[in-house]
Amino acid sequence: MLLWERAREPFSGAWALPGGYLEPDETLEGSIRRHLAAKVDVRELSHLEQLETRSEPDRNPLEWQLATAYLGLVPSDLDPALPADTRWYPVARLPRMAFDHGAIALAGRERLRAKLSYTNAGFGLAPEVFTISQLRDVYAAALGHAVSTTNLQRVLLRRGLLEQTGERREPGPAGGRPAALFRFRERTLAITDQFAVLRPPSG
Amino acid sequence: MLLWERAREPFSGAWALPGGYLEPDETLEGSIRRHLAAKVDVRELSHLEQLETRSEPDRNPLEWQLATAYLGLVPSDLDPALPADTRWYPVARLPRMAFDHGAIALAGRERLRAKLSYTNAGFGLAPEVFTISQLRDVYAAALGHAVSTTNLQRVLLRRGLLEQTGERREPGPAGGRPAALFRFRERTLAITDQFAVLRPPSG
DNA sequence: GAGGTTTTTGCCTGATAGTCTCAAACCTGT
DNA sequence: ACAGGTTTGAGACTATCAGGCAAAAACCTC
Repeated sequence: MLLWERAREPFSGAWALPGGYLEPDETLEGSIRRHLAAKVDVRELSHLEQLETRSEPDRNPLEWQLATAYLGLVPSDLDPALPADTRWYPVARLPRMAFDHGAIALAGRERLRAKLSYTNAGFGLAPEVFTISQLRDVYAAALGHAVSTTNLQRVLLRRGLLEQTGERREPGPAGGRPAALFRFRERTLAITDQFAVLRPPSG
Repeated sequence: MLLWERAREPFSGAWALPGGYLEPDETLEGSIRRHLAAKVDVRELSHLEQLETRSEPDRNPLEWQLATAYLGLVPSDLDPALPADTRWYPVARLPRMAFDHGAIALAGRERLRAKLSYTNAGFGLAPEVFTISQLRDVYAAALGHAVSTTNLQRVLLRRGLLEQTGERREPGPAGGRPAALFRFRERTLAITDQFAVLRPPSG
């Protein structure tokens, strides 16, 4: 998770989610993209979706302020130029955060965790092409628990989310079978879980 | 879905979602509850959750306006006193609506449809006690397709969402076996689908 | 060529949703 | 009392899917 360290009160020195004020006649999504591009040079989000709007009067001690949070994904191989007060945190070990950003961060982590299971959200985190093992590591980092390579491949292939590029990756120094390279077939979010309960009768 | 007919421009005469302006230092959720109580005498929502915040500059032709939509549920046997310009619409046949309320209504319907499958959201729509057949009708209305009584009962019972009251309902004029009465064990939203994919390995 | 490493495939198990059928429990009319 | 109709409830069966295990495949170094 990309966080930056606040330099001004309130919560000076605490870590906060990147963002900023909404300009007149600006879309919330446009505002998020503008602030990300300006502050941390993140220009290419592979996915962006709205999370929640928070309105508790005491969420900012200085003034009444509403905030709409978004969940944005970037590929794991993207490494944008970051200013000194900005850094990546693993989602499993987030620092104490300013305002209610801790709660927002948890909500975002949970949303991502859920969508990795029933959508093709993985395309937002994976590089353009990847091996199943690489993809397993990305999923494991986002989910916070170990992921079975076998199971991951079988689930994603059966759902038709992946396609082989035909290429193979060179094996590492320790040898091993060269891994086939895959890519996500679609790069926009789609629900893929066939197993919704209480679905309409077949007849 | 509870809609009211606008009397003022813009969209005078069109149907709109109930709501209104946010007061200073007011919570979004508090504002929703206040407007519902004042306008349409709906005081007891069995469930209320935030849907989405819309910010398109042209969503209101008169002024730049943000709107945060909520999804609220009331039991199917609740029949609040409604003013003349307000009425219930079946979610399968919604009228053309003011602003972007049509899109919001679709999002709410879809959210409810999904949550009926993987949560206990049914408690928000069902009466306090009910027969499985009654519950099936409520689910069918919300989902927009037929629902199998057998399957509904088995799924909800296996998940431990329902408990029997011990009472039975008197059979109707046509006879028939008297139905057992059930209630939802919990009346707060909880995720109940045991079937999340890519779950942690058992070992 | 032997032994080690990584990837890929196949087989098996368990859990769950959906369908179908029949039994249970009530009614009315003869 | 009993036959026939109606609604509810329970069991058996099937299909699908996720997860675990193990063997095969394809590379490496020594």
